[in-house]
Amino acid sequence: MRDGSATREKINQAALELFARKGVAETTTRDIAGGAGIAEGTIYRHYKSKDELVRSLFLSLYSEQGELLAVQIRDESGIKEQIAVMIQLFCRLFDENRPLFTFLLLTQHGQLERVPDGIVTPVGVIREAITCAQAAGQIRKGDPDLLAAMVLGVVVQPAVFSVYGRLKQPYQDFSAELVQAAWGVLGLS
Amino acid sequence: MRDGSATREKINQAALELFARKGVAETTTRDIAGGAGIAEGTIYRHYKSKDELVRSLFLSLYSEQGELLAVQIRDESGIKEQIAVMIQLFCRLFDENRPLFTFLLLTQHGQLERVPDGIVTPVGVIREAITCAQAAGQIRKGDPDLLAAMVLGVVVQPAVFSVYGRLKQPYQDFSAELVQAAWGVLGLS
DNA sequence: GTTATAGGTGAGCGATCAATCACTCTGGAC
DNA sequence: GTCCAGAGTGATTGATCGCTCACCTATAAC
Repeated sequence: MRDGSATREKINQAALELFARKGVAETTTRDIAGGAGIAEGTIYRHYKSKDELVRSLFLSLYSEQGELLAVQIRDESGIKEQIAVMIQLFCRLFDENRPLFTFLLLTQHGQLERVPDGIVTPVGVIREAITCAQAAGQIRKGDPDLLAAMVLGVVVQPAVFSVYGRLKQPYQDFSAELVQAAWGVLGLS
Repeated sequence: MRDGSATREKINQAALELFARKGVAETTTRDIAGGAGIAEGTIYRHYKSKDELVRSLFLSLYSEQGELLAVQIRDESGIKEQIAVMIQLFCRLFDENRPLFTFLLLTQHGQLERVPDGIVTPVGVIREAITCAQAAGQIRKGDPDLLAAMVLGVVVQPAVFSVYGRLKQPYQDFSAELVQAAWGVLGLS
């Protein structure tokens, strides 16, 4: 039997690029098929519906990012280093694969509410690191969900503005300042 | 002549509520007409197209929020107080009109790139306050666009998570912590 | 009273799009 | 050599949706 996984990957790549550039609603299944160089019907050999394609893409990419972060900070013990490492990784990945993050940013609304339990998410990883640091007395008390959301916000909102051309310098130039600000959120110098 | 502004307002309200709840693409002009209690054709007496309705709604609400912030901080001289006042105002408004902010959050992608010059935006107001504070030597140097984006992120990302039920406490409970974190971003104690 | 104008109506049109399905092709199993 | 199943195809379809337009109504100007 021929292996269909290469075709599935072509669909994913084309969909990601188109979703990021035109938006999900504005991208038709014909567009995706055209971009992937396959027939429209083939999409439905791999996904039940367009909606399932979107959700599957979101979940796999979202959890993939979470796992990358988790692996990266595993060997760091201090929260300061963990934050710094995560932000540097994010900056690098954002620069290397802009469509991926644009897609995640613009589909988080509508997908965020149906993230199943047991998935490693970027916020979840940050939250865990913060909880550990609190237990070790490294940072002040406070709702870890809120602290994680704020740290994420410091990193993500500039990325959004960067995507829509409202920052003059490239995003990765700001790496050091983002780390500094994230520390500030947690009350670290 | 009869005045159509009341009808226009009904359209705006119904559209806002539906857009926030179902998303823009998933809301049909039929839905909007039904929600507003008017005929579908009436929408087109007030807006050239659905797209124009979305853009007009976004721009008027976005600049309205910007102007509210601008007025509120006009009499505050220190950046610490300005940040605190802005965040407290945001918390209150967010609580009072959740659909408004949900709508702004989920339409910023796709609308942000076509905000005309000369509009007072929330980021713009924060940016101005930061620039003044830098000139007065109250906070450290750094790209004011980046600093403003980070401050906004600290406030907005928790709001997103709040909307999608990923925070356990009501958003406005976090007002004090948000202020603290925003100060931290700017290097204030 | 006549005319003009703006606001409101809703059946219907044209276009679009997600999804289907009958069919073909390919390559291993036997 | 035959059979089978998974992979791929693309014309077709049914439904939906944005938008129009011929028509109606209410008010204002004269």
